Amino acid sequence: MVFKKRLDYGFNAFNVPKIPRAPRSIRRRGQSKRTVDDSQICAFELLASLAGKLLQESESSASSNASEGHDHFSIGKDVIKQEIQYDDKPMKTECFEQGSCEASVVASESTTENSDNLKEFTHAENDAILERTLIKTQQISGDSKSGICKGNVAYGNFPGNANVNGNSPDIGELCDGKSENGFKQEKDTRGLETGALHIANTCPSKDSAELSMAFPPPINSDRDVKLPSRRDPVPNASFSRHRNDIKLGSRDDDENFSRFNKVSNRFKASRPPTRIGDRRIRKLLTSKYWKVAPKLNDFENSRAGIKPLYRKRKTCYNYDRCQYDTLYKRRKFFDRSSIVTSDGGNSSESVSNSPGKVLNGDKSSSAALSHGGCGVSSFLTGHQASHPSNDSHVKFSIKSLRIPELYVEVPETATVGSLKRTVMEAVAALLGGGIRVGVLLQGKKVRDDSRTLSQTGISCEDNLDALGFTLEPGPAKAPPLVCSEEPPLLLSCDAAPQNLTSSPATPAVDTGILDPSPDPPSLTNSANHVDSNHEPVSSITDMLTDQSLPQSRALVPVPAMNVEALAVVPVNQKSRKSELAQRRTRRPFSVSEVEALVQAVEELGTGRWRDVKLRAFENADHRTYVDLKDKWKTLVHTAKISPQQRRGEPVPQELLDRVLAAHAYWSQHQAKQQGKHHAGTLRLTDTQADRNGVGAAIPTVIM
DNA sequence: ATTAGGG
DNA sequence: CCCTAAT
Repeated sequence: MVFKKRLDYGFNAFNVPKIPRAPRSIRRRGQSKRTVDDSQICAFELLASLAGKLLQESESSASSNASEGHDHFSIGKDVIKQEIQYDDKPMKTECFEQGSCEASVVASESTTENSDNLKEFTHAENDAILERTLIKTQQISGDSKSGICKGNVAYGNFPGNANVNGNSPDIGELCDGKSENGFKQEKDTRGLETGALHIANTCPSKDSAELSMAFPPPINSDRDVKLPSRRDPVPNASFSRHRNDIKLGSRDDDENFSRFNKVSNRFKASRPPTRIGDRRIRKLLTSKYWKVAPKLNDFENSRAGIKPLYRKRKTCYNYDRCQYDTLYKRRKFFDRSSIVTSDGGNSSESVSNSPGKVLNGDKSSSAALSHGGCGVSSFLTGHQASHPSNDSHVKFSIKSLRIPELYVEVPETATVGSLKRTVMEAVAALLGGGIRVGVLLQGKKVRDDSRTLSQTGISCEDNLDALGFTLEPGPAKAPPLVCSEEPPLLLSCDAAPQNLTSSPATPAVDTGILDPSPDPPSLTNSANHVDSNHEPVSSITDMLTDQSLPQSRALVPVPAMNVEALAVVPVNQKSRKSELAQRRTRRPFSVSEVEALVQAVEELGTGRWRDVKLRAFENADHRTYVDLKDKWKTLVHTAKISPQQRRGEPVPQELLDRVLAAHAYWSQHQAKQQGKHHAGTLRLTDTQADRNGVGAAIPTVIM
């Protein structure tokens, strides 16, 4: 469901016209940007869900080759069911933000994309589709992707699939059964006669069957041709409500072709640097041209965690799951066995208040997947609940899990459609081997499954940020861990560790940089302390490999295939080291720094951060003018709120008063009196001062 | 490279 | 703090 909707957006992305930006002052956060983001996310998530589906299917096949038949059928059912249920309840709640979800869903369903990518995604439930997809990819890619194919074919177990029971998929049957059931049910539920019917006819059953049959062996070349043909059926027109779908429909293969080239170029360009300029790459990937890539990127990076405090505290949006907040662009690099990257490592993204229902244990994971629950890997949703005094259960949400990075390379001549499939394959390959969930605490892998959370040290004290989950290749298991008991994670956790920053919250990251010393008094001299920023890019070589590797055929598929033309490879190997780009370590401003900042701003005014930086933080290499600006921003905010609401190292009220005064002053004098403030410029008047009770803050500017 | 804002 | 857009 959810993802269907997203899907729309995702594809839509291609269409989204770039909207000229209005002047900053005017522009609202929503518009263009948001659109794009959403789309990216959506697509991404879609992929994820697909993968999940695939996985399920795979699992079944893998587990028992002997069995035949109905499994898929059943699977399909289950999936659908879940979906439905999902719809009934939470859905509404969650989605209202974007308009009716239902509408969107319907739309997606009814719409047939020429290449049926859309359909594929839309009905991720249809495992058959997945197969089809894979196959197609092969064909398209031209290069014998048989390797890939196989890889994909390999099924594995996915942790959370309660619904799925191992069975071998009879492909043909599978398809039919699925499509029928799936669609029908949906139809009933939502009353999409049209859409459903249409789809049913148009799609999967036949093709999928064929495809699936072909599966093992290379593939039938005709498929490609087929793709285009599908376009006709697109009934878009009829459904006015589907805003995105239509666009989607038209998009795909050909239209994008040209674009694709562009994209690919870019992509390629970025590639070499991949290991190096994380940032750069990110940018490239994010570029408008490359819609798909970004998603991928997001996926990989699904910044598992750490958007920590800030986010946590921010209220969660109800639609949260459906939203972009999911979209953390962070470049994370993983190894086949996921690595614990420093800071980002943690994924317990945040505790959200989201209305969401709380899914428990394995159930949740499976559910999430089947729903396509928004997330890359799987998002377990829940929310921090009040801590029952006794048991101290904690409900928290995992917005994302870290997963191995996937590397994708596609020839420029490939079509977007093939690209999509390629990505799909990559994901499938990853999941196909079966994945496990790893638990990270403070960046370290927790292996002892028998220990309790408290024993392990997972508690409030540790701060949620220290808790993370990863997806790792290997025998699936462990998902349940998610909701086990745990001391209540209090919101307070957020605030708590100021000092902890330096502490091992994120080991990897912190490594090199401890600069606990709150601060040297003299800002100017700060050089002394802060020093080395070298982010501990320490080789986080595989910490993971250890366990599951043996069996994990997780990556198996990859190695098999030719990396050349169309290859999706879970990146790992050498390059990782440099790739670990992480968020800068957090370095709370010390009082002295704040003071210096205030002082500088009083003199220079806001809007001249460069100068401020030079004046007061020249030696503090880790403080960029942006940081200063941000700090000022927060200071102003802090000064406005009640002391009780403030967190972290308390800033002397006196300073805050000055902040307010200066802020007010410079706000008025918007006229940028450049350098010099006329004599005594900064005469902060009483106004604010008294308000704060403190004696008039009289920050006169000294010049 | 800076600035300004939103996330 | 990060990310982006606009300068």
